[in-house]
Amino acid sequence: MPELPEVETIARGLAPGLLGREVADAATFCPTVLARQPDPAAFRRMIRGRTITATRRRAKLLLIDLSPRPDRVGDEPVHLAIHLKMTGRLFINAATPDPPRHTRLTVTLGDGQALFFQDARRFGTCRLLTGAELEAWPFYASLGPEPLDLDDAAFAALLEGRRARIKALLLDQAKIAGIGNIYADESLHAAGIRPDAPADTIGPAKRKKLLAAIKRVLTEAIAAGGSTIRDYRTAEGLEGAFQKDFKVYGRAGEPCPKCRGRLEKTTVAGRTSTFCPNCQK
DNA sequence: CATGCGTCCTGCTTGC
DNA sequence: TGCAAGCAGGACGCAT
Repeated sequence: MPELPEVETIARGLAPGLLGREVADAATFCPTVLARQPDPAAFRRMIRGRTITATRRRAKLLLIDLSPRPDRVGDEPVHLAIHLKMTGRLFINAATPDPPRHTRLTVTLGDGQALFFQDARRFGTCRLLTGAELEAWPFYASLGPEPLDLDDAAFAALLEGRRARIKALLLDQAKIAGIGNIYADESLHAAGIRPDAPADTIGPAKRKKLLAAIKRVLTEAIAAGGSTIRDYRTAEGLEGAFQKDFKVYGRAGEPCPKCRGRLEKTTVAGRTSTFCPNCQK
């Protein structure tokens, strides 16, 4: 379940193996991995011969920027936008015609290596888009601000007049982009706010505390290389370490690390939510 | 308009 | 021990 810190870690980890490399070829092994993109043959034609110029992240979306094709006058740069959803993994390894289980896409590089996209659950998607197409993609266009760039005034405006439960709002990518179930639960616990609290009932002090908690949790998780529950690995194939620092996620029934009260499990916005009824009000 | 819930998909975990 | 049901969850489509 790669969220912002995991995707950021992967984007950084891919850079050394991808930047400046030319794309020799691409192959798909799953009919749905390209979403509503052109057919696999068109995808190959569109990506071959380009040079990778950047690996970056927007919300939970991994973006690989590619140069124009040098043999085509006036060709535009494109972006490979990869959403890992729950079980997607990206790594670089020696190119092979017979890739490992659950490989959905390979992008072969000029140096004999290849980018592998593995996704057991097949929820993940890859799109190859021009700049204009990326901006026009409704999901991309609707993404809210990056939490690490958010200031208190903008966060206040986000919560103002909203009766939605705070956790539903934190998970809504159009309101604030990049937070998923893990970091929503961890941030709300750190700020002492119940996940089912209506957003507009949170006062200024708690609101500031929540934004600071979100930034701190995300920053610490990036520093730890993300959180590995089951599937997530860094681009180097390593597990993250932040799961060791979870205070509430996946710990229902255990004592709260703050007050020793019993952590409880409930459902908010259709997702399992763990919180401490004693120190989250 | 805003919110909520079922759907997609597969593998691991739980319970009988 | 074995098998089926349950659960996980990001984004989306549809319902309320």
